[in-house]
Amino acid sequence: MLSKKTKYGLKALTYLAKKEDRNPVPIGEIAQQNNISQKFLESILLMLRRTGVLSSKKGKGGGYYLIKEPAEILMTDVIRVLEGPIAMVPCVSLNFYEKCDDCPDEGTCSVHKLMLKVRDSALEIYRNTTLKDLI
Amino acid sequence: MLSKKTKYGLKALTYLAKKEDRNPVPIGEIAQQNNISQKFLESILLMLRRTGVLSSKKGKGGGYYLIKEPAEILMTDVIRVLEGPIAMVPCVSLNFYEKCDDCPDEGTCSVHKLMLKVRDSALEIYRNTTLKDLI
DNA sequence: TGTAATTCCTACTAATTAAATAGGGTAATA
DNA sequence: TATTACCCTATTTAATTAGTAGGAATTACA
Repeated sequence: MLSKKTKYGLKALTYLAKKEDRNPVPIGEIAQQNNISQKFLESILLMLRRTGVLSSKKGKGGGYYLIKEPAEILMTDVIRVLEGPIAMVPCVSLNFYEKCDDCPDEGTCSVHKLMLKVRDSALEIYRNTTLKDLI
Repeated sequence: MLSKKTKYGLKALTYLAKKEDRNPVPIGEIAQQNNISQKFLESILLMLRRTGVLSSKKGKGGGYYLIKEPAEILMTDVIRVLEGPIAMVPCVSLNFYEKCDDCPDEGTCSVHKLMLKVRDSALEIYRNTTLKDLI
């Protein structure tokens, strides 16, 4: 299941991308327009800022705004920071690899084999989808 | 993340498929050979039996055995019964559809759009992978 | 007919995670 | 001076996952 964190994050990004200008948008507005708990959204936007797709401006008239063109914001980056690994098992993860402790040999493991395929197909999508494609 | 239930289920099926004969194999053997808690595996095999890929025989000399050729056991069926929906959000699920309560319009929802693609690609894999392919 | 081996079934528990909620304060800016 | 982002901690609630416990029912075989 996709976490609400990721879901809300994507919605917020899309909301910003749809705006014509790139002026700061206060969290309150984004939250209200997308039915998201404001406090929860706060922490999500903070994560997105740290990955470099968003920036923020403090004080009156402040808020969050995109610092990249929507066409340059890849889903791989967004998903990885909000949802975590794209792979469904750590033993096929590119960025979060971990060996299974119950599995003697990855080479002959059926789960490994299947999940590798699934990861590749998901990766193919995320790599070739930008925020612009979702508007 | 893939649940252990699915992981263990796949391993058990593979273990059975690898055997030359189709004689009943006791849970204990499957559990031991694959580092799975026997009691836990018990409930997993029961689910797989209900979907029609396995059958069982009680009593001494009993156990579980495949009743379909590995080449005819589709991952779609296995995954759906063990893991649940293939889609990452209910609003793009074929078999477990549910409307999002926070989302006014699926047609314009970015999350919907993205997750539809991801579901399709996963489905493509699961539909074209049989147990035989994993051996 | 008895016994050991096995599946079958129900219920319980423990640990973890998700999704908030609450509340405080600091810093920047129009 | 009011507004707003930023940052931190703690708590709660609900759900899910993974596993445990115990026993009933069935069967092969001596």
